[in-house]
Amino acid sequence: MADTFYVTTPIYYVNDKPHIGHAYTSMAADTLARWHRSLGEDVWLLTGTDEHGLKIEQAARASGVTPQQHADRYSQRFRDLWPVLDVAYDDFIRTTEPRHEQVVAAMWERMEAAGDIYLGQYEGWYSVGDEAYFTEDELVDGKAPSGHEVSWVVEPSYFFRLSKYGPALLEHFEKHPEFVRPVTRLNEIKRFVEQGLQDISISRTTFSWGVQAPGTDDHVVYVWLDALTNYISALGGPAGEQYARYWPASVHLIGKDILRFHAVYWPCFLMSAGLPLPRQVFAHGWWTIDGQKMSKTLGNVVDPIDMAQRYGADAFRYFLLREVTFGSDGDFSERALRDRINGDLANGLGNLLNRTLGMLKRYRGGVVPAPGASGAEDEALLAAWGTARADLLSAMDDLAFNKALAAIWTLVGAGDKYVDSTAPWTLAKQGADARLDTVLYNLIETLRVIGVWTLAFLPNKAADVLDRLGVPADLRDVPSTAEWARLPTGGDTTVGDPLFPRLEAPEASEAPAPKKPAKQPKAPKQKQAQQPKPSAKKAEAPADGTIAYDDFAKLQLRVARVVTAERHPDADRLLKLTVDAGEPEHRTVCAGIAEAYAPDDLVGRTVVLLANLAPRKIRGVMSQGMLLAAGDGADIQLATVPGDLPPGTAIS
RNA sequence: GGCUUCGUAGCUCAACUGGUUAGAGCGAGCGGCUCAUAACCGCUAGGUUCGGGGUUCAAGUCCCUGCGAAGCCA
Repeated sequence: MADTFYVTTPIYYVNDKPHIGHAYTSMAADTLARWHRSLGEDVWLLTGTDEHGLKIEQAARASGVTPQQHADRYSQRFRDLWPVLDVAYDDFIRTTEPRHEQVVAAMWERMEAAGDIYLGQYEGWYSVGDEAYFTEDELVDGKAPSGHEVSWVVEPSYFFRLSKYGPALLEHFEKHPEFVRPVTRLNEIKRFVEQGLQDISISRTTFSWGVQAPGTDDHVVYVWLDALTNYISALGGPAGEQYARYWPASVHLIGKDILRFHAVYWPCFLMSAGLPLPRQVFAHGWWTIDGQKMSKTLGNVVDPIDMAQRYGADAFRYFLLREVTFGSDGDFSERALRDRINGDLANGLGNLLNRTLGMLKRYRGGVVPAPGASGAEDEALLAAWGTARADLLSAMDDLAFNKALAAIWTLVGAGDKYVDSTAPWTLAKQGADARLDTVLYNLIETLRVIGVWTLAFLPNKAADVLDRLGVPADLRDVPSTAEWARLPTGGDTTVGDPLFPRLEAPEASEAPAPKKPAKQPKAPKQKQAQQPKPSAKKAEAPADGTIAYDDFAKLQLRVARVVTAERHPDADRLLKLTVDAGEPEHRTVCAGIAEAYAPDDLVGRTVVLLANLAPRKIRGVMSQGMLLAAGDGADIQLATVPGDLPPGTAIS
């Protein structure tokens, strides 16, 4: 029987709007699930929504619907999100489902049977206006933070003997130091438990939207006891078949804000109920946005659907898992995202695929050739494969997604180096057919291995890679990459469009991304006027690609006259021109027209210059603008204007 | 206030239980190549490892202290 792997996300609170944090946890969980599935394990991925509690009751009342209607509506938002992000869960649990409520009641009864539940009194500062309790230090000038009056209220409540389980929990930490990850979180929790645990209230009578506590008629089960139980209720509870198969969970993935509930309350509840504890609770960090805390008031909340639509779910996921250590906090910015996409995905993986398939098509008609004898370059490539594989496997065991991806990308780098050192184009010219076959085969196999390894991270793009390579279904799992040269020869491949097109910086002004807003000495009277806010992206192009006139008006097109022209010293396809655009100084412009125009033919011509393009160094030559032209390669035609307009004339 | 982490090249981060010239990616500079998505490959960048003190044959890596940052304390 295959090993089982049961991974959970938290159940998300239905009042929340899905944001980057939810997406992060779930994408990580999905990646882990795909990885273990690829290893051949029997995997179960659970997610869901948390739908009980006073706040839900209040929110529903405020919008004039029943709590259930409210929960239905908002639960659906999460259910709709996951397919967009390729989160393929096996079950979606809702705390308002009967299958869940039954198990909550069963948990209560087990804990009660263990003698761990007793009736007591819950007391604290209660605000009628907020319908909530506050602790002494939460009070502001003796009032609730909202400003409402508070009074000392006592209500009957059932308590759980949490205090009884402190020693057992500490012992569990000793025996299973991997129970809480990362270690710094384990330390925090240990200290907390060592201080001594107090019994906790597990029922309320001040609201009714929840699971009724067994044996009572006006007590509702405390929301955390209710919510945490989802991890077993979704399996059918202690008597369920799925429970027998998957419990205890391999890992609960959570955000660090809910660590205590998962690392203290939940294991104690389980101990009381006589049930095994999950193997691990892994708390990941938070994302800041452009260096700032995410908050509604700042308006910098990152919408995962927006990111998936604009950059692709694969790239978004890649970034989140590659950028920071899982467990630490990280900073999200679109600039960093673009850098990752361009550097790792486009220039790295995408380009390696593109150049390999291009050569295979050109030299071998796209058919996978049979490899021959190995040389030194091949040994280096295979060594890189072996190292990457070992690093990858251990990183995934530790949930070190960033290390795992770094390991995979060392193989991408090794592939590029292999191309460089074997120079297939030279082999082709020399007619070294056997060697060329070997090189091309090894490249294809390298990409197959990379494709398989990245399936868990880039579900769509990696499948695309494997499809283009013509990899059969049985060579798409991780074990199939433990041995080199598994891919059969003779298969057809498809080149296709670039896997990840390069992204250009959307606005030149944003490109250098000044760290501190005010560093250039500016004229004081300008008062730092309109700092271009990255979030002010209202002028996004609509889906059909039409743009507003204002967008067009940003382009400064001018008539220009070619003054000098010469071949670019370092690029076969480029010409280096100087043009007169009606300005005091002539401008230098690089243009990719060397295959269509001889330098001498251009001097004196009238052309169209995009004058306000950000200057850019191209192969060592600073280009201050761009000439408009139609076509490409040898069939390119420069755009021009008839008549005798003077240089500098604006075109609009 | 107590406890726990952390402060390493311009940026983001590595360096297992203390041990050869402190590493990688990005950025920058120089060179190479032309199969490729202005891509790719190579070389270079010489950073008082936050400051100070100590232990040791040897410290980024342990101890003390100052400064700074983050997290936990129901």
